[in-house]
Amino acid sequence: MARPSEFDRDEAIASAIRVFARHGYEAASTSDLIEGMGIGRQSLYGAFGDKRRLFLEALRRYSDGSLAQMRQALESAEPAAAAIEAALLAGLGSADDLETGCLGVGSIVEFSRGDPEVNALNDAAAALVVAAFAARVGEGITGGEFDPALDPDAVGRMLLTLRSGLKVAARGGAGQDELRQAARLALRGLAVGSGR
Amino acid sequence: MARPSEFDRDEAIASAIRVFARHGYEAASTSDLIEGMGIGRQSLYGAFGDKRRLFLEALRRYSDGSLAQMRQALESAEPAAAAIEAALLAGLGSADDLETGCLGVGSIVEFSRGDPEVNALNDAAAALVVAAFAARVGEGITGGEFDPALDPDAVGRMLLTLRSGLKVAARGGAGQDELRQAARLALRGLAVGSGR
DNA sequence: CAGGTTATGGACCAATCAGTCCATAACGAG
DNA sequence: CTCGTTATGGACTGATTGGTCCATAACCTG
Repeated sequence: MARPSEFDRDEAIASAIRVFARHGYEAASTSDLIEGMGIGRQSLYGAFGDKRRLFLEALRRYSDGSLAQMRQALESAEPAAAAIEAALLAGLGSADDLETGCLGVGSIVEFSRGDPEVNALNDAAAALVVAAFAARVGEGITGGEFDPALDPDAVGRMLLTLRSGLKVAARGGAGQDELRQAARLALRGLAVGSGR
Repeated sequence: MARPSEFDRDEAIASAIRVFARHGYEAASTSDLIEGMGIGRQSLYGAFGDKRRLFLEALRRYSDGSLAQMRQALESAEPAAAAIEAALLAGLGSADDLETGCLGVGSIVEFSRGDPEVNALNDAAAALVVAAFAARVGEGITGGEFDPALDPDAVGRMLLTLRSGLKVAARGGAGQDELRQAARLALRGLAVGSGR
């Protein structure tokens, strides 16, 4: 019983993710967003309320997608080491990514711990990523591939940290081969027989 | 034969580093800088030319200091693994760092490859860090501590990536214990007998 | 077709941005 | 002490910021 939206909300958020990932929150002007999302100024404020609200929704959506991407990589590949390597590199190193970037890492670097709502989103996303990594590490241990002395949860946190580093490296121009080599070197210590 | 500056240039740059590290380049307003550096507006423009120039000088200074800090850690500690761990964690995880942050990682995340002068500074700094790591890795190999099959340069790049990840984690609120544990797990693969 | 409701776009707003101007103050050289 | 030079701070600038207002357009229900 009213005029319907002319734009698709999901597509608009996907575009907003690109704009925010490229410029960061502060440096992405509302005009950049309007242009990038292909909607009018009033539509943006009507549909999303606020630049900040839009960012929070974009960050949530981005984290969901990123997690799904990693879970898929973790499930599909056969040896645990290969699965984890694939998950670490999921969505990194393409030419597009140099243009875009990671909203999660970007928001951590930009806001540190200064924004409670950003904190909550990032903490929740981090916990899920760590859990997904830890589960696969646990499988690798029971499968005899990884050192049983490892603490899967601690390894999961290490892998999240490593992934952040890989994202920074990718944003800084590193190619996929370089990223893969770094990931493999950092993963060597998981194998059975590599105990300290 | 004229009126001398009332402020110390080095101290002013050190303050600028703090301001830029906390807010990023774009979000650090000239007023933030003036206030943080404790100098007048005209003095800032007179002495440093430009917000951008000031940032480039701050970035260069920060990279120098960070490299020196890591080199010191690499030289002092005795076993190579301990030295590298110390270098990875140098200057991270204190309460202050949550407030400040890393200008290098910050500029990479904020500018990606978009600013040629920032690129040049970061590329040069990265090369020096990688070389410092690689040298210590080489010593670790000849000393029988690390696997001789390792490529020191590749390991150096991995360590730089890892350090970026640790910086992001620290900025996101991780404590020193957590960072140390992650570093140790990623370093396990360097030890002799951990070959794939 | 008519009426209520919502979406849209362009004009508009105060606030802030980076950067400049200028009158004044503080110094060293003569 | 005086003069030339440079540093300083406050007022100021045009441009841009995030956000609002309002008249109009487009739709669904009756």
